Amino acid sequence: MPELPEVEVTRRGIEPVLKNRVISGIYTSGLKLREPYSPTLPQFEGARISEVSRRAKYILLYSDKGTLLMHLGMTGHLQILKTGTERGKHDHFELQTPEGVCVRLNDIRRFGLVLHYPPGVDVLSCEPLRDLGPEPLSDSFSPETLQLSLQGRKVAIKQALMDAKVVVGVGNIYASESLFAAAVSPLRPACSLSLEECRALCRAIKEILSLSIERGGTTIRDFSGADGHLGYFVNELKVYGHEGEECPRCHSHLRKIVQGQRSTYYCEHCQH
DNA sequence: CTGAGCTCCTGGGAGC
DNA sequence: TGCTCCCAGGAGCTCA
Repeated sequence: MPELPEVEVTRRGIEPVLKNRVISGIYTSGLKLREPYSPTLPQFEGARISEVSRRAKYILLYSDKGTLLMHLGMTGHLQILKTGTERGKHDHFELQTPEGVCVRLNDIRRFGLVLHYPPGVDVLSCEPLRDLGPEPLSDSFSPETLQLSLQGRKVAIKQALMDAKVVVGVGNIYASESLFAAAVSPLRPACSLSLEECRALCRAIKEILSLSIERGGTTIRDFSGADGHLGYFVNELKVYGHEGEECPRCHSHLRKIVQGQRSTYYCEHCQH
């Protein structure tokens, strides 16, 4: 469930306890996540983590014993705990360090993912990272590149924004929020957006994601930052979850519709 | 290639 | 109280 801000907040949370530390133990619950754990995962034991990184919604741990890729799926979150803290039903994966600390993955729906890549493998050119679009907060995501990637696409802009080939890290919540901020209707065919509208949308995405990271991520139900603190961005959501309430901009009523089996919230009156 | 629909999985809440 | 149904923030797959 976590979107990019939640993942980035999590990355920042675990970085201090993992960077330049050694992995002294690995635990898995035995239940498979979205895919089975890599057969080479045990090789990661003894690894010294050199970098705690992120690409899209994937957290990457680089080390001398290869790279570990983690995805939180829809309900996953990482916690920093004292090693030996009693595990609950949905605690499925854990990395332990000699300092007596562990980073634990709790994932109710098990849509998460943990993969290991042996040393020498360039993770960024492997599945599932290989074909990802630009990072929303980087310069490679601009009004021009956005418009280019929407060219010829008749699908609704809301669904296009959630396509990782267009831009990564924009999930269901931030798709609605950024379209509202840009005053663009979620129903518009993606290819119909003008450069001016792409400019507004691009700016909205960057602003909203940055602000959300600053505030510690959004909390709907499942997310809490790696240090256990809840995110505060939920208070900043203008339209998501506000069906029937007053539009903060034009005071008309906000609507909820379904696009591609996912809820979209918007204002019919001021998003065109 | 695009887009629509389905799938993995569990739990919470609504409604009867 | 207990049942059934619907819904949930991701993302990869198949099929037309």
